[in-house]
Amino acid sequence: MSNGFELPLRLLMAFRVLIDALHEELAERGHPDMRPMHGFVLQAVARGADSAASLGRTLGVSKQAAGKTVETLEELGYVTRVPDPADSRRKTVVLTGRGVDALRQSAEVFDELRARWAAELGAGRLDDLEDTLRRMTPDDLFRLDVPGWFG
Amino acid sequence: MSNGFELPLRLLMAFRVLIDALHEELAERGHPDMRPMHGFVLQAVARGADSAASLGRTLGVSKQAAGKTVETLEELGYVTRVPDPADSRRKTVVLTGRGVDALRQSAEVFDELRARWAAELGAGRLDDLEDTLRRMTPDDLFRLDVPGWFG
DNA sequence: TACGATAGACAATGTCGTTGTCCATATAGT
DNA sequence: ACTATATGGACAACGACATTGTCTATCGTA
Repeated sequence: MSNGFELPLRLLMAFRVLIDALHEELAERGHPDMRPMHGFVLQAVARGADSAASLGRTLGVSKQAAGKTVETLEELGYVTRVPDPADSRRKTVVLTGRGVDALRQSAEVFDELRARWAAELGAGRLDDLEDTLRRMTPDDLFRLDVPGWFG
Repeated sequence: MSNGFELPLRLLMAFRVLIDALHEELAERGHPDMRPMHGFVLQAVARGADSAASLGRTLGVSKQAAGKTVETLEELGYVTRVPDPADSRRKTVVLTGRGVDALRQSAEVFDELRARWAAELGAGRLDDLEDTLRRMTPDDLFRLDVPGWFG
């Protein structure tokens, strides 16, 4: 078979392995309704995209779509919207305690998963993997415009 | 920042880098309307999922959804449906010349991209990357149930 | 003060997935 | 051979989630 096919598929599968493991763990830690996309959105909020409009820009979707996503996350208890006293048009999106917990747990699980890979591969090989990937990908790690990209 | 976050994001970004480059190239080679998902479907067809129902099983979606996807691909000229003489319920999905060409071009571009990575990284590092990914992912490379997984 | 840009809500629409139903046809059990 | 069950595909209704367009309120600035 052609060799070139394998690399992208393996990259995607490795990503899936990690994300599936993450959400399996998160479900057992009190976040069974977290979806892969929610993590991206919470990350974006935590990193300063604190309104529907700026969230839309960060995620690469329309502000309407971002607004609905926020609504969903609000119903799940991960964020709230509070009026901005400095700008009465805006409603600032704020992580709830549950939202902060979800992010903290995600970070913990990712660290554990990384440790598992280190144990499996050896720390050197894992570092090599990350170095190699760093060399072949843009520096800006948080391009979160993933939703909808695959289509 | 937590290190664990980086690995999955880099894996996804590396995948995106390759897929974006692929489709940029495909667009210039006569396949501007190919979408990332189409490649997966054509692959599945080429690998024996030659009916709407079996395609649905391979892709992890309902047979109705698979049927609609086939319809789209048919409109784009990548596949046709011919009645199965051995089973008059079935309509066999067949790659058209254009579909075969899309797959062949994809393979070529992937090979070129891999060669580019080899030139950038050195062949040894690229082999290491693939070896490492192989160790951390399931053997069954063609789990094509990607559509809808992210949600 | 007036004007252009921005935030967010609302509505209509499109795409793509789902489930449910239906019919024709294969296949297996008696 | 006959009947029961399973399968393939079409059609319809629906839901999730994105889009664009429009509207109002508000902000920042010339």
